Amino acid sequence: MLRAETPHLISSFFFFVKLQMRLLSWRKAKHLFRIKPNYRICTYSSITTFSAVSQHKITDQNFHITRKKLSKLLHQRPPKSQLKQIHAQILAQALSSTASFVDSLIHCYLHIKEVTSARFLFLHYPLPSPPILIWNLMIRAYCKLQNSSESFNLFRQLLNLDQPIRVLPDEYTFTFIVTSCAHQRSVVHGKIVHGLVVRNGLESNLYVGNSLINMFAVFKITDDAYKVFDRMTERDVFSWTSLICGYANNGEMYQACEIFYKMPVRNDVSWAVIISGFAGNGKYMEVLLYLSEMLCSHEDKVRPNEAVLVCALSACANLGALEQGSWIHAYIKRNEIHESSNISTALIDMYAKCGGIDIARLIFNRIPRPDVHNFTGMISGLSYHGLGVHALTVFNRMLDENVNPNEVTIIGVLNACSHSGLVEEGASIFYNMETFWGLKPQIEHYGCYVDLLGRAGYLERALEVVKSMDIKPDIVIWRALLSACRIHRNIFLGNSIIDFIKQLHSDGPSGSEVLVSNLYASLGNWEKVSQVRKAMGQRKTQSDIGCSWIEVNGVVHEFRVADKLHPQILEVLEKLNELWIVLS
DNA sequence: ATAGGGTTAG
Repeated sequence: MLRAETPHLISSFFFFVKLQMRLLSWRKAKHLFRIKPNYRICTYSSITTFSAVSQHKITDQNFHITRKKLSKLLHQRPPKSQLKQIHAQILAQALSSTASFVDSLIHCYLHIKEVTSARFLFLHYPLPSPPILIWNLMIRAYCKLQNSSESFNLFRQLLNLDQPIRVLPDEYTFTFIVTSCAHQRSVVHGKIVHGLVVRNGLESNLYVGNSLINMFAVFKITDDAYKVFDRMTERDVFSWTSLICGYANNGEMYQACEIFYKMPVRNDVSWAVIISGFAGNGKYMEVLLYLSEMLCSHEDKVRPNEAVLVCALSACANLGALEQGSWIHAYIKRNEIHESSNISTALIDMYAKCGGIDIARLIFNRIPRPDVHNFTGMISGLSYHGLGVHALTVFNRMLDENVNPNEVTIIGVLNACSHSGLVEEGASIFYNMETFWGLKPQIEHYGCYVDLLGRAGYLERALEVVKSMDIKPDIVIWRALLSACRIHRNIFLGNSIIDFIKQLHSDGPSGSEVLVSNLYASLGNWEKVSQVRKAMGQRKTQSDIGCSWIEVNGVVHEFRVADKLHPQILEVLEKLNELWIVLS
């Protein structure tokens, strides 16, 4: 190790390296750097030092910085380039065996999210075991990565430390590890950790308790979440909100509301949780109801945040509530709320689903650099409106701008092709999605592709695709195939598909009977229709009756299959006939 | 010589 007492020697050495660099090759300079006698630092550190010195031109004048100055600099959480220089200084002054400097370095590396560098320092910690604080910092870093189970490994290592260097986990450790269980959705780990928490008497700790409630909320184990909540001596807005989230995730909206009104203080996240709970459970009217209650609430001084607005817009999209949707849009503009990517995507989706495709395009065109979600929203919106060519144009623009499509984008594009008869375009996208964008076709993509082929009349080709699938076909696929047979009046293929379905599912997937009966009906085979319908009635597998609705001038109009209840049904049917004549 | 680290929605 270099000695700290010999700074002049080090600085002249570094100067020499720099000179070598200028005169000779980088490799030679590096070599020189490594073979310097007394300099016994591992390769990694020497390269770090070397690159710090060569890239950031630490001059001879400021080369030696006092310990005090170094620790002060580290305290300020410096940016990457500066941190590398400080790290170089610490190595050069042989301070890397001083625990407090390593601690600060780990802190700083984690601050700039360089987990590997922090992990390296952690592995070569100067003491037999780092203190619990440093363990906690590392565990938290992996916990934040969400997709890594490395925090479990660290926690296991911590528990396995032998007696003389034993470090005990504290409330911070458990907070992070419980959160990791929630992120990893590992119920098994969660239950074990919960046991450890109880054994360490930390269940009633505010932070540990809150993370436990959150974990059980993610697992949808509302009983356990409530038990933890009930046993806590101190509760805050997180405890209440996480509990509500558990009930909402589990579809228990009644209990969620009860707790919501009981909680002493509600913040914007509490409102977001209850509102997104309604949205997730398909209760769109309640979403709008709670939004208006939130806006009127004088008790809680809260404004709807991005999550609330996105949920409300999605509710409007699902209800076809154009008026309420535009009101929310106006609210966003009036309050100068930042039109984030999520908000603009939600607006595009809402306007597209409520029939305002032109406004959707206007919003899309105003986005300076649209991201995947913006593009996907626009493409799907155009596809519902049968504007397949426009959707493909937007898709091509997306590719030109080097924005990579995701699975949902491809579904939108395939639907667009399907509704516009663009068979070859759709086929080439479907067959290349894995090679071009690394997206493995999912059952939804097969559904779209089969629908595309079927609608265009390539019935045999569609059936071949279904037979070649490595995923088990679902009801959506069969529906696409059967409705294609119906459109193209192909009774022969329809029958063979029905046979095929019967082979795969002994009782037939629920809902497929409706399609079978529709197929027979369209071919005038009423005897078969009544047979199928009778079988359906006997097995009581009658599926929910299809229902659609749209809002016109603030009134919601609802329609069901074979509707006779709507007050203007005669006018509606007349218009429908008119359209049929125009189309055929 | 000592401090330093924390949980919620989409």
